[in-house]
Amino acid sequence: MSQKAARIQDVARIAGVSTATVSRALSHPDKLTEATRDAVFQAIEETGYRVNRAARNLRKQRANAVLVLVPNLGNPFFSQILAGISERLSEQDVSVLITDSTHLPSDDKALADYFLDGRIDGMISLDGGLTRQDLNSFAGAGVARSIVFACEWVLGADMPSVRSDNFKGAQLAIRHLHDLGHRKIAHVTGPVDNVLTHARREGMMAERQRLGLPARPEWIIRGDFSLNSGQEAARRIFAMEDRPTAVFCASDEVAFGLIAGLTSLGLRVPRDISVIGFDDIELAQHFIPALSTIRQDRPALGRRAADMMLDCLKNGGLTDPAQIETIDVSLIPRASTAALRQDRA
Amino acid sequence: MSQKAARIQDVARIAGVSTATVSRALSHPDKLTEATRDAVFQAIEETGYRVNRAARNLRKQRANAVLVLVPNLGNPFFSQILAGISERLSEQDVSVLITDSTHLPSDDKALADYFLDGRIDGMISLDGGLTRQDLNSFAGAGVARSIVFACEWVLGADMPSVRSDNFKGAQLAIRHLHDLGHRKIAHVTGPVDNVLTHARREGMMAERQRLGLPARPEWIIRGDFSLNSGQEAARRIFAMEDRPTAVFCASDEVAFGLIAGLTSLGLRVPRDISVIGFDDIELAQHFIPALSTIRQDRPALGRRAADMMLDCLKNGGLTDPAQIETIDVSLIPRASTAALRQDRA
DNA sequence: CCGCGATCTGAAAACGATTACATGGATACT
DNA sequence: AGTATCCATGTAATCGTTTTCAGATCGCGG
Repeated sequence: MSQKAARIQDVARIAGVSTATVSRALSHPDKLTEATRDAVFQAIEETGYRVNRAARNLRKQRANAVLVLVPNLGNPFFSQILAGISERLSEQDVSVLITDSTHLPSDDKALADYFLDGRIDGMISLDGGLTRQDLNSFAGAGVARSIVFACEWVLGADMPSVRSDNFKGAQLAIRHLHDLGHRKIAHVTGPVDNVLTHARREGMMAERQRLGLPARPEWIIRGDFSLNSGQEAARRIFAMEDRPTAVFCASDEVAFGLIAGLTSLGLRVPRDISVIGFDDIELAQHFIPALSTIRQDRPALGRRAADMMLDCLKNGGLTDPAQIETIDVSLIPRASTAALRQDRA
Repeated sequence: MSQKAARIQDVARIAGVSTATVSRALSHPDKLTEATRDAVFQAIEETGYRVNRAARNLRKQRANAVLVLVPNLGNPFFSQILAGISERLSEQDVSVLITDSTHLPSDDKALADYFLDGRIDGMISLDGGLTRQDLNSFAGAGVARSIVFACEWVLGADMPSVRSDNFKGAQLAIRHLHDLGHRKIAHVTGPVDNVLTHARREGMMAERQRLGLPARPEWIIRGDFSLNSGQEAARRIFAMEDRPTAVFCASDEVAFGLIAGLTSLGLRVPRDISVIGFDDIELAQHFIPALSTIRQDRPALGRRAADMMLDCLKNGGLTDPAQIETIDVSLIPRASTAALRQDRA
């Protein structure tokens, strides 16, 4: 198989037409006579011709590729969103590039370069931690209108995004605990500067206020979405004088860590403390106890972001630069939350 | 910013040299006088010039990109390998494309097309489920020498791969259980046609035989690496007359499912049954009980595969087409395995 | 039988880089 | 001094498409 790949010229020669016609057969089949079209397709079949992407990209000044920026590829949470994105984009024959922002050289140009050197025509960012400076460098490159955020977003930047209804999710969680009789409810947050942390805390606050629940500053415990921060929170809670009877965690992983921590300290979930998470990762239903949580439909989120990006590619830029799509969330009550025991009220 | 991006010509004009010189300044800086080199770099700075990838790819007949084929992007297991791959390749300025083989059109040409249309120069497959037909289509495209398998591999195909030492891992697991006094040891396998399933079972069999452990056919339970299959296995084991005292699971997820299942049936782990997994995914240490398991260094595996691919790109094909690299594994004893209680021996 | 749209097709100019080859100047050697 | 050598640079062909523009063909009415 040292034979060179067939070029459009070869196809043209065999089909007895010009290269222009072959090109048209591929991109505007309706503009050709049936006879010529057939001849071309047969020649393509015969030669095993595939259009050369580099040549097409060069000529059309477009890569037909999208970059997905993931904060941490090693974190399973993102893979499901990625799966949704990949599914949609592959369908439309758009290539999916990925890069992990943790290993990105701190030189912020690296990202804009993907655009500038023509490797991609759009970016979907799962990373809301992009700095103002990063965004400026995109604006400078004239590509700010080709970026969509998924899951996370950047505060104050007018950029389109798809996100779960974090506010509502937090409300649902609090309401659920309230319905079970809990009044003293703690919250383990995500990282302080994260937009999701913020949105979920706001939702919690709003619902707490609406229901007239007591609030103590120490019941808001700073975490970072990780298992470890859940363990740490367990120690903090255990040591409290006025111990909460239920905890709303900003992520399922935190909830797992929290439950593990509480258990090893001798408290039992949900008997002594109810715990509810956020995300509904696959393991939630298999954990012991099965974790009550707020489900985010991550593949749908990814698909929706991909759709937005496809629109963007078609129109050469976002139609509505500040579009925000919200994906609904739902409460999944399981075994980690239970009615408050009377003697502890 | 409607100004057109600078081309190599613009740089050349400003620096007062030819385009050839600019190109050389970028790819063979040592071949130029310091003076001209400086002039060129200054002009590049001034114009914000970035080389156009499509043009370069077209001319050089190479994409500087690698496709990573993932069996199921939604499965967190793969994301860590992907992270390792991405880290290494990004370092070397090689683009990483991904695709999910589950959503791939059954038409096997789709994959070979990535090569044929020049989008990629190599592929790293995490999917050992590629059929002989798929592989033939690669051979037909003349790109069989540009494929590296990571984690999984294809039996009987002479293709390079990086894999964990699955055989040894299984041995370690059995030995660990044996050391704790267990003799009646069951195994929940992966999917029947999976190479990992096979390798791990062989390792288990070998060690079992070496130690002279009893074997009963019903103690080999077919699973599929999933949580659900673990739950199912729990039911099977619970119903056995001659119940094993320890179970080696082909994956951590299976182990989680198994433990959840056993627990809900009233058996306690490790008191009644010891359970050991395989993988050491992040959650293993936070599960209750913390899961004893065999650790695979997945990022290292990914990095190693990436290195192999980089070699391949440099030399225009694999040096040793049947190279197999093995990544070491280790036993991580935790709380899910315990010494056999005397009364159950 | 001619002219006039309406269609279909072809010729050729891009797209923006890389690189084989040519050139010219400086250096070294006899 | 003359020539061989070498090095830095420039010239121009080339990679494989797409697309504009113009030419060819056809049908049809006058």
